[in-house]
Amino acid sequence: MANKNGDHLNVKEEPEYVVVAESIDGEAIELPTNVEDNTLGLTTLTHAFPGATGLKYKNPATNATRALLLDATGTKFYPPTDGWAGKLFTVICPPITTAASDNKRGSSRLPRICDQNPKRKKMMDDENDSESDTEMHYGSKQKRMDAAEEEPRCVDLIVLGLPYKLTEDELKEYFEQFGKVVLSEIKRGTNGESKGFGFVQMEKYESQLRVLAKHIHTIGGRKCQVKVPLSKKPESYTQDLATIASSKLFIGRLQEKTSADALKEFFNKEAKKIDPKSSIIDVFVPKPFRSFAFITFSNPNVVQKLIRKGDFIIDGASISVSAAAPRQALTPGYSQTYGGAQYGYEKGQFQHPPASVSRSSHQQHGWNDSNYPPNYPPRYDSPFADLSRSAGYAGGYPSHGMPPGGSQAIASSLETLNLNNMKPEVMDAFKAFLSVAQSGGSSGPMPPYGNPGHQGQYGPPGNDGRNQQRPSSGRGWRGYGN
DNA sequence: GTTGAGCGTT
Repeated sequence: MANKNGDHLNVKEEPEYVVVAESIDGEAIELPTNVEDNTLGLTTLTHAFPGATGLKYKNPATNATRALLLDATGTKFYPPTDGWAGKLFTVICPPITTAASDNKRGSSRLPRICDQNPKRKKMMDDENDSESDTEMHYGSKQKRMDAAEEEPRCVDLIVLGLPYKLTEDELKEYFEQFGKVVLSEIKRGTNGESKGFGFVQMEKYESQLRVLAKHIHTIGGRKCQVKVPLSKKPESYTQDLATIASSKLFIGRLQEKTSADALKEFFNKEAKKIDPKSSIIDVFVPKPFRSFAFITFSNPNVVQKLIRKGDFIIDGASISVSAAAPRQALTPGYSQTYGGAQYGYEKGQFQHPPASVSRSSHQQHGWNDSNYPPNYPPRYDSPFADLSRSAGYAGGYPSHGMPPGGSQAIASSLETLNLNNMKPEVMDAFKAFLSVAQSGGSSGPMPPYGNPGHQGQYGPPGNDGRNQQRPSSGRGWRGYGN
């Protein structure tokens, strides 16, 4: 399958076309399949339907809606067993904002925030050539009001470790699997050569969350890091991290027979009971099975409420739910730069509120003001409990949460554990427990159905088989790459 | 001409 430059692939006919619409009564668009394997590329889909994460169609036999399976890399859809033809597919989008649900036309996507960047503006104009300016302004000014406060801004995200040959279009194409991209830029020297890093900005905040929730991105065959740049105010970073962290639910006492799909379905319902417009961003079930899982929700308040509800019965057994630990404990760049007093972190927003606050009065607060939902102390039925006792991490966290110095303490205890030749599965559990937002092998946008598995393997380079490069041999990340 | 931790001629 290696099509380098000249493709001496076998003779190919025309691609098949898949009829896709945003909804059953929406405008249908024909999307070409990949001729080599008759799959439909996710990027092909997201080009036409930004933000789409899945495809579904009505199965006449059962009269139910059936979803399509993504391949293991999460980049393309397999055709239904009886083929693409004769079906109308509709897109699956994560129902985050209310604004997304009431657009009649395919893409009344609202331009986010202020765009002083000419590059970005140009890009958006290019993308939205079917939309008039008036429409865009109308949309953004009028009906945005209420949703505006719910949807935080997106920031430019720095992408480190890009292949030098990667183009901005390719960069953009990669990130489109997470949602619409409004900025794609590669930094170059005066000679025009890439410096190996660049910036992207997602249009929707949830897309940004998805991007940031994935710890390692394989772009053009290289493992890249995506972060909020240091040049941004620390708050923006902490907010993202805190959002992700407190949006993540730790599931304990999980049964092996409970599938990730079942988990997702179950908690999706629970989440909607609390907040109808919330959704699940990611489900992480370690493989091999280790009795726990993580679920990332779109709304941290949902997580708080779920924790308060206590345990749940699923598949006939009680599972435990609790807050997961913040991620920055395991993010080296983070703890080094922001971990200490350098940025006055103590008085920053990530500091946990006093016990009184954390116990009573955060229900009245929206998530977006400076009042963060508290991170509850870890529960000791989690994998962390075993380690905190058996491996010499003294004492666990203070009752009010993780102290600023906690990162280093944990990091160093992690080092110790490494040196002590800890049992790998325990080690994994420890890492998993700590690294909340680190989805590990989580493959980008949550495949609606059929989790491609989280082995920490990062699939073959490139989405479409382009950009075939060496899979970046000996380059690992400090700490916990895989 | 090479390279591989980092932080942006908006």
